[in-house]
Amino acid sequence: MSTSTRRARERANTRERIIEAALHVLETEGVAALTIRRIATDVEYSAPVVYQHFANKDALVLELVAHGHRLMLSEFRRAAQEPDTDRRMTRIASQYVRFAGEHPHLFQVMNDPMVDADERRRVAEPVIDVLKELLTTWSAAHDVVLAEFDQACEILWGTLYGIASLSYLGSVGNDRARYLAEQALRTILLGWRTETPANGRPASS
Amino acid sequence: MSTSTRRARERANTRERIIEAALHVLETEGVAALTIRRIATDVEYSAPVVYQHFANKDALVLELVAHGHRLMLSEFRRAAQEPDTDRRMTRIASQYVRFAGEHPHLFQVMNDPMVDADERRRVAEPVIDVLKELLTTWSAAHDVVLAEFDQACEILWGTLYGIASLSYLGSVGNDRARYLAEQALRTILLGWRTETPANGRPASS
DNA sequence: ACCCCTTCCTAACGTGGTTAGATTTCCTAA
DNA sequence: TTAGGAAATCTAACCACGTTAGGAAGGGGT
Repeated sequence: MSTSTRRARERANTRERIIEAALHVLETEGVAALTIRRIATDVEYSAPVVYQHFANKDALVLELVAHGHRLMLSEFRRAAQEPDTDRRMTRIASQYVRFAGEHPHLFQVMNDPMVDADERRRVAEPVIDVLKELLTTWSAAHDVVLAEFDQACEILWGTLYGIASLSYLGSVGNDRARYLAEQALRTILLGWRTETPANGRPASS
Repeated sequence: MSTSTRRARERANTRERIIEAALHVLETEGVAALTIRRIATDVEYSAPVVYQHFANKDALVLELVAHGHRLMLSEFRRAAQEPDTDRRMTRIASQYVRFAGEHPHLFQVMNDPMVDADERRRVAEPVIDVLKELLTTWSAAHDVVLAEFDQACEILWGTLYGIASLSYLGSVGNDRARYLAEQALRTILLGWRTETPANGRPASS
């Protein structure tokens, strides 16, 4: 009996090693170097072995995308410890852009249109949930009632992604992009506060 | 003498046909179908002929990217005819996202990290210039002095790109993304106006 | 000792970008 | 009119990729 569990353990282990090798290649050499044969070589196996652990390359890449989102999530949680509600929001913005700068190739596959849209949305969900949570506490702290909460989240998320992309697409440096993201977030939040003069209905026309 | 000019004309003509064929394949079947052999077949040539007109595939794709930006530019100019300065800004936002929705594959290559960053910036410049122009007239119309004009533009550009990406990455539908872009723009512009109470210094701390 | 299942490898297929070399086409100049 | 040569074009091939087929090897259970 124990042999089968050991084999399962070994299987899981090599699977993990494949993911780690793939991640290492991706982060250090970019998406162009991320080939099945290269990964197989790095884990000292032949190429077909990879297909015993992943249905195809996309499945493996999806694993990297999921890893990337877990990593981003953990950094978000760290940034979310900031007590001040306003600074907390800008720190999230800054952190998001920093992530894109520190893990450009990972960020690239995390937002690659080639990976299945549903899967991408699924693995990104926890990260977005943090953003939702933060926005909730922020709006509560400022007595702001967002008429369309989900819409506000999507705007925030899209804005962060866009400005981070400015950096990783080479339009601006990462430091500047981080600053831009903070400013953009500040401006948007300011807008939402002033849209709510005293009552709870933001201007929507 | 006229034969050489005719040959040059024919050369330019097939070059143009190649670009058109490539564009057609890209728009109708997506980036995965955009192969040299496929394009060559469509223009009724063999594959190597393409290399007499373009150094490599990237050079051809860059031409498509340039075309895409020219197309976007023309649509921007049309949207910029709106007389009302505020509505003009939101229309640009809406138009940008609509473009991404109507030309998803073109939009994709226009923002593909694989194409050279400098070239991409270069061909995108005229479009951004329109945005700059519009923002200039907007701020003049509202007596708003942006302390960091370029920064404001980059924020706008990044925001639009991010929200358009929300659509073409499949997070939200295009109609909704268009609405989000309008709202985001409105909010940001509102923020910039309220950041400038009467004097010309926006809050920067 | 035999068998079978899992694991692994080599070899191959099809498709992609790209290049070399031969072949055809067509102008030019004797 | 024809011989020479340059331009244009094709076929065949190269290499790398994702992926699959088929067989060898190894160890566990009967």
